[in-house]
Formats: sequence, C-alpha cells, structure tokens
Amino acid sequence: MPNSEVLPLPAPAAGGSAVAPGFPPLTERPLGAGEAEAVARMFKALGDPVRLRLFSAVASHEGGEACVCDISDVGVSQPTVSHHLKKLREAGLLTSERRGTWVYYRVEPSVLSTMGHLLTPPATAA
Amino acid sequence: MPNSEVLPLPAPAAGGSAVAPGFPPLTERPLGAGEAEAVARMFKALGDPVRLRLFSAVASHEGGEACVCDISDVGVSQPTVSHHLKKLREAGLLTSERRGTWVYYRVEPSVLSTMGHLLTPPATAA
DNA sequence: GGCCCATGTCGACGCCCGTCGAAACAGGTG
DNA sequence: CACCTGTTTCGACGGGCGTCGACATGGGCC
Repeated sequence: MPNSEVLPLPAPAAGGSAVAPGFPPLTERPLGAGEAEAVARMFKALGDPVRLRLFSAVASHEGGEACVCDISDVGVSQPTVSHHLKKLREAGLLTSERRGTWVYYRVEPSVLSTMGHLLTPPATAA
Repeated sequence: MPNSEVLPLPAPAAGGSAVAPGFPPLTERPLGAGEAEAVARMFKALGDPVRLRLFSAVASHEGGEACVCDISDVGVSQPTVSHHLKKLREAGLLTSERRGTWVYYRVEPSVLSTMGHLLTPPATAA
C-alpha cells in the first residue's frame, strides 16, 4: 500500500481525502501560522519543476490516472521519480494504487478546487 | 527601487507584469520542462509558511497594499521578513514601492488569476 | 546638520531537499 | 521455483534555502 504517510490538516475527511477545503482565500484575511504551514505544504509540493510535471502528467492523463511508466520521462532517474511521487502523495495531492504489475496515480479530487479557492481574487475587482 | 530582479517568463507583458497568463491548466496537458520551471517558481514562492503569510497579509490588506511594518509579525526577525519579501518580488508575486519612510507592497494583479487558471479542474467533472 | 527609525543587504551557519546508484520488494510468466 | 520487469527504499553526496546578527542605506524630523 503505497499511501503510507498522511498529514495533519484542518479537516481530514474520513474518505482518504488528505486535503480538505476550509481554507479561506489568501485575499480574505491573513493566514494564521498553522494554516500557513498546512497550505505551504501543498504549494511547496508543486514548487519543484519535476513534481509539477509529474502532477500535470497525471492530472492531464486520460481517465484521470496514469501509470508510473507513462510519466517517468521527466529527465531524472527513475528512483528520483518515485521519490517525487512519494512527496506528492505525502502532500495529499496524489493517490496511488497498485493494480498488478503497475502502480497508477491519480489526483486527489479536492486538491484543485481547494488550491484554486485559495487563489480566489478579491470580490472587488480593484 | 526595490524591484530589481525580474524573471524569464513566457510572455512578460510590457506593463510591469512579471507573471503572464499563457499557461494552460495543469489538467489540460503535461507541462513542458520550460513551463514547469517557470510555474514552479511561483508555487515555490508560496511554498514557505512565512512567505505565504506575508503574501496573504498583503493580499488581504485594505486598499490592496500593506506597509512592511504592518505585516512583520510572522515570528521571524525583520531581516528575514525582508528576505522573504524579496523572494516574493523576484517571483513576480509582489511589487513594492517606497513612499516616504515606509515601503508598501501589493500583489501583482495577474498573479491570482494566472495561478488559479493553472489549477482549473477538468471540464469533465469525473 | 544630526539623529532616529524603517528597510534592505551581507556573511555565516545549519538543515532540508533533489539527485543518484545499488539494493530490496512485488508481481507476473515460464 | 527461477527469472524478469516495474517500483520503492536506502544511504550518500552536494547544493540550495531559511534563519540570524551586524551593518549599510534612505528618508523624515528636530
């Protein structure tokens, strides 16, 4: 079971969803220390070019999931790919599932909406 | 002039806007190496709790701008705050302007929409 | 002009992170 | 069972990053 480590997030819904909504837009009010730490983990996970490409490859793959063997062409060694995928898993952005020989990754459903919500521009379109 | 360094981004519109749209959603197609590097810079800038709090403080501040003295209470020394604000500037997320004694920071207008666009969920809400 | 306050810069230190090769583990196939 | 392929883990190395204190700079104020 590849999904080993989980993280302390505000409302870890009991459905395997590690990233929960509940974060206000960054423009709404200053983030508290705890919130910032949790949110920063997500952004940090996407703050590496290799991880970003892996995430994008999974997110844009047909069927919403991708085998490691299909997305390993990002210019680094295969162990490094695995390492980054693990980071993305630990950050709650991806989930993995082994089916026979191959391991398939998919985007944690709530991630895009949660992070997108954080970046909501202020209502008053100044 | 605090805004010293700029970055190589795809379409640096000639308006002082360092972050330009032109990045497809991460779910649309796998990011190329160059794109990933540029986009990762933005996410990386928000991947630190202190920077995230500073960014949020500026973004949520009345009038869209904040004096350093108003947002320096993030638990680190003042030089560190300045260091992180510089990082956010170099990443194109903030701009700064000196008015008299104080320096005011504001969010680069296109940032929120650009990054939000990157996180657009797939049209097929599967 | 001289002082003080607000910011930014410099140099140093320690830790975290990305990277790799080698080895371990998992599962299918003969 | 032996072997092969796909994937993860381990240990190590090097560079980058966050943090600080001390100092430089810039601009009001008396």
